[in-house]
Amino acid sequence: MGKQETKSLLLDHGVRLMLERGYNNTGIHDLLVAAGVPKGSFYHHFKNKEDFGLQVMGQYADDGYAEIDRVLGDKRQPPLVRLQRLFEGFRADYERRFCRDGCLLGNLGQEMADINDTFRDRIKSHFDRWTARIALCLDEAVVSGDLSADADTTMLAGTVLDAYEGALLRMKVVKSTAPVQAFLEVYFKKALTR
Amino acid sequence: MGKQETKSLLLDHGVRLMLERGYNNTGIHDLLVAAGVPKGSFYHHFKNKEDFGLQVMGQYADDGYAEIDRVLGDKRQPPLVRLQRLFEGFRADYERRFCRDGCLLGNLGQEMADINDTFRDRIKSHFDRWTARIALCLDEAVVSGDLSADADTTMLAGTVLDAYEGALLRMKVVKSTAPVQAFLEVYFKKALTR
DNA sequence: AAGAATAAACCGACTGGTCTAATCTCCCGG
DNA sequence: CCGGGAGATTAGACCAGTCGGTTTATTCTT
Repeated sequence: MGKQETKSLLLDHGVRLMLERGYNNTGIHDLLVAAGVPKGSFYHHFKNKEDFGLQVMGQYADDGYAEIDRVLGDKRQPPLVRLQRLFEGFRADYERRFCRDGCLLGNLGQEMADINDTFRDRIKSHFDRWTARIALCLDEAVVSGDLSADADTTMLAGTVLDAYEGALLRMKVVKSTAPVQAFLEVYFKKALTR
Repeated sequence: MGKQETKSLLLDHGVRLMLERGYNNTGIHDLLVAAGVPKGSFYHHFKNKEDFGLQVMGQYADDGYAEIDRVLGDKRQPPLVRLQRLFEGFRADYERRFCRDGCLLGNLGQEMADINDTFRDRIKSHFDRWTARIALCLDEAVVSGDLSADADTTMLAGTVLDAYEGALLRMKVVKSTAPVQAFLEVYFKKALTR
């Protein structure tokens, strides 16, 4: 096993397991069995479970940001169309994965915000990065005239992400992406218009 | 201790603890210490932890429905005003409680939907009851002309609750009710208009 | 007297975390 | 071109604490 392979193997399985079961309900033993890695390696690469959880979250957040940036950066489309396609892409992903898991940041926010300030601060930062990127896209929509000039794009970007996260929650419960579809309807035909 | 006092004592503390820590992370021992009840009583009143969790959820959902019905049933106000006041009331509650906990149904939905079908089905039912009551209020708004006649009130009611749940998630993370405020802005000035 | 309710010791399974030893990797002087 | 040493990495037995749950005995209530 190469130098950093074991660590990224653990992180990848960590993302998967923590998406399925959350932080507290993901045992280190299960993770090690899934990744085929002995316990000594885990505590060599990570200080403790919390350190591991934070790094798992960091990797997920970075990947998410990259995807957001990729779709919203496609200047061939009008800004609001890009934004809509971003969420439509996510919806298609969840459809393929049988409406499981939801968003790791949302899940861990729900689970950890009240009981672990380190997690809370970190989740807040990641969400802030995501919303800031969305707000940038909404700013473009203001410039292009698709949104009115006095639109509070920062506030709007926050509610877009929040409404999406809420839709993901219901998606998990009803085992259908219809709630995400409904979110798209309401936002792109009503809330995000002049 | 009277006949049913112990049971409702356990349920009340159960709501509080499960709001704070979720289902899996709430130990029966902690619950018993908090309620000052010995373990024998617990397993006398409840079949097992899952049975207890489902009853805790049921009590929370019933209380929630009662509050929704109380506020939305106040016919002295226009329907959309009632709906807005409902969420403003919730926001004020959370403000008082330092933005902790969020909604038990949302929390347990996030935590349990993918790993326990009994919980999932039950949560779905409770959410359905809540949205149905909200949809009824939106129907009144259609009749009164505040919403257009072709509005899909069932779909809309779902997104209202989802967006609210998403706002609660962010509220926990940023420790401010600003996300709930933003949700109110977007919905009652934009999404829920003709 | 009888059933409801309380009381707590006890159980096996599992948790995150520690510890020591073995092994691997790679740079260094000869 | 080689051999050896040092640090990185792997390996897994082990530990104390906690988990949900069971059991048996006792005490209320009527």
